[in-house]
Amino acid sequence: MTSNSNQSSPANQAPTAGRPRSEAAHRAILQATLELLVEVGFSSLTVEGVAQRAGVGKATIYRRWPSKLPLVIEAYGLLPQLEEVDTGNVVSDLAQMLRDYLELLTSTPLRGVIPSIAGERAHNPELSELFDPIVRARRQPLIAVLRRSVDRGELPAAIDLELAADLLVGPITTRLFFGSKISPEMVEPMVEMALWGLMGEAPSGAPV
Amino acid sequence: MTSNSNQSSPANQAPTAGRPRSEAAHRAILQATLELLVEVGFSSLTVEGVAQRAGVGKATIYRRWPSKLPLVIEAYGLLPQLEEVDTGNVVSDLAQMLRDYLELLTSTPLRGVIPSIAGERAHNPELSELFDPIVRARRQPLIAVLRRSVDRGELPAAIDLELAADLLVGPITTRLFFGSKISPEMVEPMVEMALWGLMGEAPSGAPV
Amino acid sequence: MTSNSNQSSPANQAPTAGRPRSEAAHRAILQATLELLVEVGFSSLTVEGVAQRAGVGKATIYRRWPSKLPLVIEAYGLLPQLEEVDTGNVVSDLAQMLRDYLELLTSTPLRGVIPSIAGERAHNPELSELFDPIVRARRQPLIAVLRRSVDRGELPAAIDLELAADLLVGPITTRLFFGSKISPEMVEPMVEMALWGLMGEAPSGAPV
Amino acid sequence: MTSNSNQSSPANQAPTAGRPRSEAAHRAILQATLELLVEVGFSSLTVEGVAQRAGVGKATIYRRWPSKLPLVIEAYGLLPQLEEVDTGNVVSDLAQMLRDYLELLTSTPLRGVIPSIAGERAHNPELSELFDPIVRARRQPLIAVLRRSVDRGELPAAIDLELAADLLVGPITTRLFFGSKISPEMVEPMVEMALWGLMGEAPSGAPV
DNA sequence: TCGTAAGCGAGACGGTACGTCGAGTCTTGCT
DNA sequence: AGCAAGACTCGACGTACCGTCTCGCTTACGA
Repeated sequence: MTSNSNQSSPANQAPTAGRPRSEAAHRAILQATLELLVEVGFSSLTVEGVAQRAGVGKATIYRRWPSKLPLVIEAYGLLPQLEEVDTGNVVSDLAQMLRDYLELLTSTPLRGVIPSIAGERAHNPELSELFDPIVRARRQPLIAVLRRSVDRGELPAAIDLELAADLLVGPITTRLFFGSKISPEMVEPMVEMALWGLMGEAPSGAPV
Repeated sequence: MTSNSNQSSPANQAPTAGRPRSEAAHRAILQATLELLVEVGFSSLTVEGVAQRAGVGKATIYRRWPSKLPLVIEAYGLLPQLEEVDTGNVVSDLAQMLRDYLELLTSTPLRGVIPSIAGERAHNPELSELFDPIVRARRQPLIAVLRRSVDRGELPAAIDLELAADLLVGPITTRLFFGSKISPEMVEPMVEMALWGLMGEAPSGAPV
Repeated sequence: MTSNSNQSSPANQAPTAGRPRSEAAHRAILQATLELLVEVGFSSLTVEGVAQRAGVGKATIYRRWPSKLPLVIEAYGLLPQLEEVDTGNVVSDLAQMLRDYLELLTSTPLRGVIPSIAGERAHNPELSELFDPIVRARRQPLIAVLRRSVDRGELPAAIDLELAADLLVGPITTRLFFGSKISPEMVEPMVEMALWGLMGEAPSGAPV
Repeated sequence: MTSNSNQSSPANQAPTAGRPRSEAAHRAILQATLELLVEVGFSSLTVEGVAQRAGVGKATIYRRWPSKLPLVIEAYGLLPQLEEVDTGNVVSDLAQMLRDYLELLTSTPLRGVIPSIAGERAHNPELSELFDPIVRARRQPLIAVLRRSVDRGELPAAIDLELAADLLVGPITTRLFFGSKISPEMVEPMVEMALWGLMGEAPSGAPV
């Protein structure tokens, strides 16, 4: 489902003349990129280092990606997605998924990579075009679970699913990025609160 | 109240021998840093550029800050804080404050600076020690408003104020950093939802 | 005939992989070095300036020479040599050659470069290994003329040719470096005196 | 007898107001300069290093000498002079003096300092004015010996004493600076040859 | 005796060059 | 064509000194 139409994909291009691009090199580059992200972090990642680790010439990298950012984004896109969980209870489904997400981020330097990319995104529209679809794709499982819950009648039909996803993910992400304490046990109460908020009646009527 | 005990502060040190550090240079450097953050963004910010813009030698910068990150963080700390609003209604208070926050971030490249710093923070514990207190300080006005609201009985006394702040700020921040649509009009409904969630009774009982 | 086995030579190395070093850059660097030596002198010569003048990156210079001194020495080695003169009369041959040498040195800042290198030589054995062969090579024509003169029977066979060369060159060099008056017309009398000294019989017997 | 009228002299100036310059500092600076010349050589000598070694502020140095060169020259001028020797025999007098000179230079990095200064001299007329008198003064003892020898009738009255001194000193200096072998035993034969050359009759008549 | 003028050690100042590193491009010979 | 290798230009890095400029202090002289 990830976009295959950019220049970095080795497959299904025009029936090119000459030697075809090496898929092995392609994979080695992405693999090396992920390893180095884990080892040295985004801002210390160098294309030179990736080339060396992958046993590849720098030109072979630049032939596929125009700079290190799209490379990192593509590598990021290869990481495991959230897996949809269906226990019949929306709260525990979402909680389980978000705990997995939290686990993935805290156990790797992705915690640092994602905000770094976000930082660049703000100055670089082309980057947004690469990065944003991946971000959106990554939340699809969450949205699917919410939609299913709406279909079951657990949640009101009127809710904005995108907004709901942000309500769930936002506080966790924020805590992760800015160093507040966040642990798996905190996820379920946060899910409950978010859902409670989503179910609230016209708020001007009630809580205030 | 922000920490003044680090090496970059020109004040209240021992009555040192030698020519004292120039406060004018200090200010010029921070000013130039902010300007360049706005103009070129964090990752294109160079110490050389800051020195040139500030009319200062590079050594004068390195004498105060060991690298560009602490410099950027200190400059970031100088930006205007959220101003506490008190209209008597917690929803509109919070909404107003968060709209101001949103406005500040969307109108400047701080949108990019903050996640960039967050990205570095993850690899650099010393950086955390500089950055985290600033982040914490910046949310104090929000927490103060929430506390006041608890005192007034608008919100239950049992709520975790820090968590509440994240519930309010997290979704907005996330949207900002990852490119989802976010506009001032969306703030108030989000505040209402967050507060509704905070007021929810034992959620396992109700919403699911 | 000058040594080509050091790292700076672009030629006759192993059939290395990768892009070969640019001979054009090599020449441009040496050319720029000579020009700047003439214009600003040795101690004001900067690698940065050479790079700029040669239209070359600094790394391209440092890839070939570890510092400015070996570079200057190699550039110095490219300057025109003394040309052997053969008029049949050893005095006028030597006088002509030394006048040429004098002319070369007084008309360029080599007058300053040579003692500067000599000054560094004293602290730096590796430098000696680069510099001394060039100095030795440069006096070969002089020695050849002296040897020819010995062969002709003009000079006694027992004389030490190296010492003879120093007797001829030393006084001129010294005057040049330390600012005493020295003009082309003074060369021939000095040659005559030196040769007269070389022909002297056991000196303890006569002049004292 | 050396000039005392330059700015570096702490004595006999106008009846100045204010605190007089410290002679102790003056001496400490020159002493530190000589030590560092011996330890690190001319081109690695820094004013900063001299100030530190002398326990003196940089300004105290710059108040006396406009740059490191005049400082080095003045320090050089403090070194022991050739001492006139009078054994009654001009050859052994000169040989002894030159052996002493050789000893002084080979046992210290002055071997490097002198050509370094000479190298700068070529680009810097003001430097010449400081340096040349010292060079001239240093050869006076040699010239005095030669003059005495002329008075005694050992040498012809017509000889140019300055030239004679160069004939004696030049070859030794040259060998020292350019790395040829030179040892104390070689001095006496060189003196003999030089004197023999000086006594030679019209050379075009004899040696050729 | 006291002020004032200059010197003092210390160290920050704006600069310039250092030698290194990485970016992104180009050029070998080989596949 | 693509490939690994490695040179290329460019420009920033962080350091070291340059020569100048405050600091807060002596230290002498002349009023």
